[in-house]
Amino acid sequence: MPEGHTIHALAERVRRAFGGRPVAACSPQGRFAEAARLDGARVLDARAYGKHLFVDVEAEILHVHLGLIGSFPVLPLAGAPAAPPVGRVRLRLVGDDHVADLRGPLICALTTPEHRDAVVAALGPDPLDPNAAEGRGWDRLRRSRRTVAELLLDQGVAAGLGNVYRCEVLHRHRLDPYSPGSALTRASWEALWTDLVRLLPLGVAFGQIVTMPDDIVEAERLLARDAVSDYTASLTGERLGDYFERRFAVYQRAGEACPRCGHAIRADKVGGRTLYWCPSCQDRH
DNA sequence: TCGCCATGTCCAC
DNA sequence: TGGACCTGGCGAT
Repeated sequence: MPEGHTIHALAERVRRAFGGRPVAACSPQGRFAEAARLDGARVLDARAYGKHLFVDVEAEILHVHLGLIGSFPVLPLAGAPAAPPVGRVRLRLVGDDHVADLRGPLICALTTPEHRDAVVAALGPDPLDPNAAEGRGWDRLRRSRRTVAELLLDQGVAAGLGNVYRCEVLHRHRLDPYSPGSALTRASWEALWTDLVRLLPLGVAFGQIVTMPDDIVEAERLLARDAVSDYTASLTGERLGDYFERRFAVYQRAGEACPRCGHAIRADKVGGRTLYWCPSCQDRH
């Protein structure tokens, strides 16, 4: 599940569930002994940068990256004591009224302000950051002979993008995934960036990646009317039913018809990840 | 029940 | 560039 929208929503959830109050912390699985240093301390803040989550717990900084398979659902206790951890829980946080179980993370560590700054500094602009400097992404992209498909997964170009947004956004802009970054026009990059700034917040609000034109229109209509804040707040990060039917233009649709031109969608392995794209109508730079 | 795959990243060759 | 690592779900057996 975890592209940038997931982590930003998670940060918000952690702030709301635990912010300002002490938490009990432990590592049921036993692989994060430092959890003891968080136990009983107050959660001061939680922030997402791209796919990285940093939680300030008094003097400590907890650094979490979910990787490909990690999850960190934040669930209400609802009166009952926290159920015993099911599966391999690396870190459990228990507050007055919520419990959060971290499983399968790529990173779960205590860190220093200096290291956090270094991690953040290495990231490119984050479309979910209102102060993001998109020009930094462009500078990196335009100087590279690597393909646009590779570059969109480079967190130094745009922080928080993952494989779904990459495939979908390349298709939305009819971009040839195999053209080098250096061939992309400034106008193409700006249109791409503007689209990401539009799409990622929908992902945060609905807890799912929304890239189909009709769904985007409906999602924006609901957001403009502030009709989904309760829905957004109710999301826990657990697998639940989706607000919109889960569908994409190209992602995981190999062999099916491109919704724009009808040509069969292709799946290529690129750097270990599966690139889904339409070889017929994705021809621009 | 098994094996494969996944919205990620790093490291060794 | 291929494998390692982390976990869970699903389709094939």
